[in-house]
Amino acid sequence: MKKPVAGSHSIHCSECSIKNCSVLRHCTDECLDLISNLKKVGYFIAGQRILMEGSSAKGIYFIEKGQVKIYKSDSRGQEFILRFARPGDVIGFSASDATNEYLASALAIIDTTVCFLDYKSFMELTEHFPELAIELLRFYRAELSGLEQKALKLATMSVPQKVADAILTMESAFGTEGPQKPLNLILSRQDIASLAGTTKEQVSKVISDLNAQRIVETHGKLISILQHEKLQNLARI
Amino acid sequence: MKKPVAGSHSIHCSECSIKNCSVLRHCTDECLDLISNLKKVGYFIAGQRILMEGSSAKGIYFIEKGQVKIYKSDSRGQEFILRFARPGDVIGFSASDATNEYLASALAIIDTTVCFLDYKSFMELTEHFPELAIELLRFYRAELSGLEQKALKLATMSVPQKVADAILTMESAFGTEGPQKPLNLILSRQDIASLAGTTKEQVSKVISDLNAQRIVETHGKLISILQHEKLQNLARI
DNA sequence: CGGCCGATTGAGGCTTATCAAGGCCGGTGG
DNA sequence: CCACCGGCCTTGATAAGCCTCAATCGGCCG
Repeated sequence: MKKPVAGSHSIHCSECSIKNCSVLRHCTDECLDLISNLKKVGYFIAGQRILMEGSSAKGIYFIEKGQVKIYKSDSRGQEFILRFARPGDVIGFSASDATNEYLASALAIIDTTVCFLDYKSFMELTEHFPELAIELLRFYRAELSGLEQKALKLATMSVPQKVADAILTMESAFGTEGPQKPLNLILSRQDIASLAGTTKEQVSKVISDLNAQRIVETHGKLISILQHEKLQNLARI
Repeated sequence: MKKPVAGSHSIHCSECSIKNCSVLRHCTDECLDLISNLKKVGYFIAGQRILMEGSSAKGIYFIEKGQVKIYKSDSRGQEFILRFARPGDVIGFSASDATNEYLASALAIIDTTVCFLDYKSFMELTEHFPELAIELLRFYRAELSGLEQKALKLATMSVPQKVADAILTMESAFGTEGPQKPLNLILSRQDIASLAGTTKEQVSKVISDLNAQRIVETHGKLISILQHEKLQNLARI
């Protein structure tokens, strides 16, 4: 992990914009104070890998700022995007009990700031603050539900449906500046394909088609959803 | 849920064969005692549904005996098997925070005995016994890892690979009586297809092929793995 | 013995991946 | 400032893979 760069500084957790996030929202001031002393801040530039499948798992990361994709790769290097992480999300918990290795990789899509907390510290904290464990449980449950839904979609949807769904996923992960405005997430066609579970050419064709129907509009890699409901209908299973 | 049938009786948890299961293994005697008083035993015959996607979530179930499939259905009734649950496993935790509805269905494959514990009781227990929450966290993490792997496979494997993988999944879930003996799990071709993410005809064709190569051997719905390593190689991604 | 349900097998057609060619930037260097 | 270059996107042709449909087979139960 990169060290904090010159000129930047680590703020106290109680000042942090993500202290109301899923996992930390019920933390007492005392708990936040402890975390604040234990955490290490890290900066990753766009394209840099934050953690890697198969490497030894050291702790968890809170995303403070930025955009992160979490993905797995098969032996041919083909990658598959499992989900995105945004400010307030936690990554680094998909580690195996047995081998203590990360089971997925994470990469910064844009410049990203994270707070790192090693497992040992975190586990000690949960002993004193059980609400942390409960919140983490909730977080896991949400991840699990999302992934179950995704598996169902992968198994039953056609390619156009999967692409439509991928665009909606991109929207719900990072949103837009307003209705019919471009998504706040810029991905290559290959990345959209890895998210949808198809190929970049198919993505291109489906998006061209959606464009012709004025359901979405593209300018280069920017995608705007013009007819939200129609897109949702396409992705309905 | 069915009431305990005449002649059967609810044993104390400390006598139960699954008290060393994933979630309960670190419970103190005191904790087990409390659970024992709160639990309700339920019996489900083969083919009976234990819980249903979309219905209101009331609590969790420990599988004491039997075989359970956990699945989701799309709007056309097409189902997709997410995983199996065996004695010692916990089901009923895939519930939404927002709507408090189960997000997947569970069905008894063979006659199955479960212990039911309502959420409220369970949550109160976790307050007094934080180790319960930690174990549950572990359990979730394992489920999540498994599902991530499954999603990757769905997205990248060919049909023959997915079928080979489905057979291996069946084996690791319920095992066999010994090498080259039939799997302890009997599914229809349609169910295997729902597990692999393909159609029953494709499953039939792939299994015929594996049979011809003497990698597996079938007698009706019984499947025996003759050449384990070859099967694993087929399913390698 | 007949009927029924699931498994098997084959044919056909559709969907999707692959391959290849061409176009559109954005960056670089003259 | 312009020309070139490389990467990514687009588009079309082709072929492979997969699903669907339909016919047949086989076992099980009444």
